Amino acid sequence: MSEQPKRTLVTSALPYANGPIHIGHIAGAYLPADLYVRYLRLKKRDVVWVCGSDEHGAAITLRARKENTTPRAIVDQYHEEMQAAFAGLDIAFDHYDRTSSKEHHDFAQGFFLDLLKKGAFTEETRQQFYDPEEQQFLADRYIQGTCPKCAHDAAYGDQCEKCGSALSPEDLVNPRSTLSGAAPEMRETTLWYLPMDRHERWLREYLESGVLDGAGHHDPKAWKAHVLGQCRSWIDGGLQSRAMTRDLDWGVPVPVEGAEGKVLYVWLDAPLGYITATRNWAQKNGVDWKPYWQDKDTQLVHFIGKDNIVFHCIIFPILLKEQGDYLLPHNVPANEFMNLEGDKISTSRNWAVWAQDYVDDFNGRSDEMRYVLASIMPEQRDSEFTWPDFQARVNNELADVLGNFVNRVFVLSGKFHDGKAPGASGNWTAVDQALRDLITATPGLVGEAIERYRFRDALQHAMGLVRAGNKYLTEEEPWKVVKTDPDRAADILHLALQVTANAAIVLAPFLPRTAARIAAALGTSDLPWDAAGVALVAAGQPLGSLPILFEKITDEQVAEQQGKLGAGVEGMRDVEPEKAQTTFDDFQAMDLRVAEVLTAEKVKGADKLLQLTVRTGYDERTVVSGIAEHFSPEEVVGRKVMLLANLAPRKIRGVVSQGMVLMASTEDGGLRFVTPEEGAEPGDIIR
RNA sequence: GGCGAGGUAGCUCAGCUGGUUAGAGCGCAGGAUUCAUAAUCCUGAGGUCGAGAGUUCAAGUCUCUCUCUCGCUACCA
Repeated sequence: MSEQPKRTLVTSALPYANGPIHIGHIAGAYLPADLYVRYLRLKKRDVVWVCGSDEHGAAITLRARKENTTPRAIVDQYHEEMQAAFAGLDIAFDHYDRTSSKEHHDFAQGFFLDLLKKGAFTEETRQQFYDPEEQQFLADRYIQGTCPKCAHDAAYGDQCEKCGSALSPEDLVNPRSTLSGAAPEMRETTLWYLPMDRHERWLREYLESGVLDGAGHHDPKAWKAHVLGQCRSWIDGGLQSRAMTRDLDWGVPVPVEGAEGKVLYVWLDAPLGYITATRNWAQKNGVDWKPYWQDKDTQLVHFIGKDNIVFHCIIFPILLKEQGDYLLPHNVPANEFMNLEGDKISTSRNWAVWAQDYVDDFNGRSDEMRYVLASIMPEQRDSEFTWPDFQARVNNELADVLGNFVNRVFVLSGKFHDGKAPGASGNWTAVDQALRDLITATPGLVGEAIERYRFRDALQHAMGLVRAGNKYLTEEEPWKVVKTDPDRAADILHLALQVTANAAIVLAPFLPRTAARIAAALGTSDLPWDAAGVALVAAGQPLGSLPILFEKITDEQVAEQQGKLGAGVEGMRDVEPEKAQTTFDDFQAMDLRVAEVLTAEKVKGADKLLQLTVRTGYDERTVVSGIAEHFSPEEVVGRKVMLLANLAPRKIRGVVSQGMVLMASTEDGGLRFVTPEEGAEPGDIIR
């Protein structure tokens, strides 16, 4: 890639249309892209930024079923809501698309067929049970039937829990679907896999050296350490084949004869959405989309969160290279995660600041949130958002430093120069010249940082100009000088106005609304980045009125926002749907007992496992339990527990487990023992 | 358990290929000032750079061990 690409295509991770957007999303993949793109637009570069809703997948169908609605209704809802939230924070995509569109389906299918023709996939065909009522293939555990060995009538497709036999679904006598209860049919199914191990060699070269097809492609040093580290980790660990299709009914249908009920897996579906979105953008604007994805002089940049690195740096590049017509990413400046008030953001616990809530509660104050998120963006490591910090940054930096500076300049101009920009004598002092130099240098400093994806740095540089302006006014004291030397006072204010106008330019990506208001009041609206300089505000320019730019955030507002965190989750839990109906006989088949833990120790080589010895009242036995991350061995010794005693023995990490200790898994991902009331003794039967 | 990324002033974070007294913003203390949203400006106090060992004339910056956090991954009947 040359120093200056002819054009740039920017993408932001497609948000999953299964829930609203929160500030973690914004800070991760949308705000940085927005800053980058706004800057490039001001630089008058050729840039297109696309995004869209990721609308397919099992989570959406499951949710639809649970809420007794359709997948279409769910994605329609979130497609609208997410766009409103983005707009409220002035996240300004060139085009926001969706993967459920006809155009995307057509394109993704064509892409799949291209890959198929080129032999990019391996096919694996096998017999699998199919539920004719639910019209879908059934995973092994969704099939029950009679065990061929012990005649237990509720054996699962992978194992009989009574006699412990490992089974295949087709071994079952009288199989039935646990989804509908219907008798499943045997159908042949073909899955397409992407054998990624074939691609290790060139991938390594592409990632480590920035070399693709023997030619320099990008500068690997420009990539973030954690991005390259994670890719290296994957490649070193050996790349596995990944299924590129799924037996589902909500997605892009696999365009192959006999592949009914199959869709493209999200690994293939979602990233192709970037291309579809670009095509739709181009059509809307009457231009050719191809250069943006196919011309060697185009730079491709993916903005994502760290959970998406492998996806964008390994799998998608493999697909693109196999197909052959498309560019591979030149950088993937993934951000880390943003925590919230001491805890990680959690949708299910409502531990989040929802973008739409912020927009509703702080009407018209999107710049404040943009500023704070840009200040604490998790560029190199996880960062943390707190409301008191939000308050401090808005009050001490935006209001006191920026807002007050602009206000000082306007008030001084109004008082001493009749609301018009004073002209300059041209007799600059050393102090003046230093400030003029800073004005000249700042756009370059900010721009360079942005181009290196160092947005916090960039913001610091931009604010540095404003700080210098405050210092200049305080030290030059034009309100005093005006009494003795009006011409000198005019020079000072003239320069202060230039600072203000330049600040409006370099802050424009971060604070688009505020920058526009300042520029409008100075008569310097819509200037490109490169117009920045020491003579923006002409002598005699009437200065518009400018109200207070930033209101302070009150302690009450902070408390109110903090009070919202985690609220309202009771009674509306995001629970798993209830399982299919069972029978009393099935329940009777389980032997539940009170037991007491006698000893406990960690299983070596496993983080989550404890090896327990339990007393059942009639024997002592070993049970392996996946609770080590939640309980230390000392904590569990002596406890009375609920034991599934007649569970088939199974070897786990080399230890034979004879039974299962039952636990309640809590909403926050924790575990709790199900402890019998005082008086229950080991061996007591639970029924 | 394996792999990756981190652990730097009270807080949020920078510190590139090892090199003079370790930085920024905010907060804090003292001072200046009043054009301005009790705003601004100056000065200062704060850090054994997670712990320990090693390489080097010289180490947040390289090596090893340990520890904690986050992520991916295996085990979780």
